[in-house]
Amino acid sequence: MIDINLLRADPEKVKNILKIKNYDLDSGLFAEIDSNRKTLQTDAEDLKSLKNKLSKEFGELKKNNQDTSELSNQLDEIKKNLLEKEELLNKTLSHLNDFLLDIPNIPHQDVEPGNSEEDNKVIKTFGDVQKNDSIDHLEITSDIDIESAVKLAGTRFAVLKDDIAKLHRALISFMLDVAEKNGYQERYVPFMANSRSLTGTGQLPKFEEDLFKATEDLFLIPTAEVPLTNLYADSILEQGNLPIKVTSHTPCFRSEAGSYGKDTKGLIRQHQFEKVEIVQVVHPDKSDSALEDLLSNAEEILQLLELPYQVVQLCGGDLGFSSAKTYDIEVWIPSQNKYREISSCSNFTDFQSRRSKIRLNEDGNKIFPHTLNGSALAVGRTLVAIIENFYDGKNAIHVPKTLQKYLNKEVITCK
RNA sequence: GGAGAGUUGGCUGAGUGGUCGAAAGCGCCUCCCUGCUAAGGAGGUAUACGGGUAACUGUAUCGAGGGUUCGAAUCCCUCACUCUCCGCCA
Repeated sequence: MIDINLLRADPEKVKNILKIKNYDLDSGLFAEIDSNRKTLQTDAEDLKSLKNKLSKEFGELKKNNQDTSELSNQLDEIKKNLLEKEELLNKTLSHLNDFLLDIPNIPHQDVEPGNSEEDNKVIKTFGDVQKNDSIDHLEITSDIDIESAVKLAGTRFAVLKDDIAKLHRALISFMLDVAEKNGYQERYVPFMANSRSLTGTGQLPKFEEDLFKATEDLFLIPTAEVPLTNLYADSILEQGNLPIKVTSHTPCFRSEAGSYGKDTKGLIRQHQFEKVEIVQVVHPDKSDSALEDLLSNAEEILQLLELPYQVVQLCGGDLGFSSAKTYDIEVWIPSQNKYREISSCSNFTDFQSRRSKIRLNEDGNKIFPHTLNGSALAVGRTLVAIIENFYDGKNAIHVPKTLQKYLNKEVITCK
């Protein structure tokens, strides 16, 4: 949620900034709704005020056994008017709210224009990539069993077996350990969330079709960002408690609506995948440096795993709805001969804290802290990267050194 | 799933139709007295939103939503959550 006062003060400026995100703000409509709201609200409150006053007088008259019929008529009239006003006001307020919930976050000043991922800027590369005709992870090992998963649930699921399942589990432990070493406190959280939480972090109301809905008002989480960030919803944090740094490993569920035909083969794009997420809540002055910190925390995992990657900064057009600034980390996938996203690290500034009502007590003033999060990392894609980057071309996958102690193995033999 | 009890400000806790945004106590803040502490005295102390340059002012909020009423923390309905017991279950 962007600051409504900013919109009131300088709508044209906001409109211009949001163009970089390809969002066309209807500033005229906003002015109209807001001015309607103002008139209706003052009118309604004046009527209520009058009603309260007259009701008191009514009580006095009753107490003294005096005639109340005149007042009674007057009050009837006021109530009728009030009912009409309130109905209009509620409509206007919900219209205004819908309007505000639809507006994306304002991009950070560092964000450059651009339309799509083609325009993202590579700001760093790490490691050497192998450019040969590698076979993909499904061909390397038969321990990724898609057929069984189709039987159980359908496409975009997988069953992992034996050493591959263990490698998958080892990665989760390893990632959590790195996060803990970097100061993140581990949390175990619900894998379902209500609409209140999902609205807070920005998935709802606009992106409901991307989610799996379980029952009325309960959705499977698309990322641990939702529970971790909403841990602090509706609360007032003390300065001494910042920065908050928390982490959690959760499965993530995504409907992948609209991605038919994309990445249909293998583990790259699944309805269910594991991820270790890191989240920070920081003072507004600190979020720029916190994003760099968070990014380096995610990068560290790839470095320890000796996986080649690049970091890109997203251009305005590719930036997510809630984000002010995002770095994607892309890992080298030999079979595709390109880098693929394995982590997304974002600064949401005060966008989520406004929606979730996360506040910070700064010397008695309640301000909105900044929230950030990043994947560290997406486990399924890390698994793919390891299988493909460390495949010896024959029948073995070399386990990266740091992982060996988690797996008690140096080599995984392909079946 | 069944039965019962409960949900009031930072906390404890009173309040069954108007004088209640809410007693009292604790905590916290300011001042006074004392001054080594401790004790004592006076006052203040919720949040959100709106209007106003401001002083100030209006509205809403006693778990949530609806209803009855001129008027609801208080009466009625629905729901959520917490606790106890029973059932079921990992």
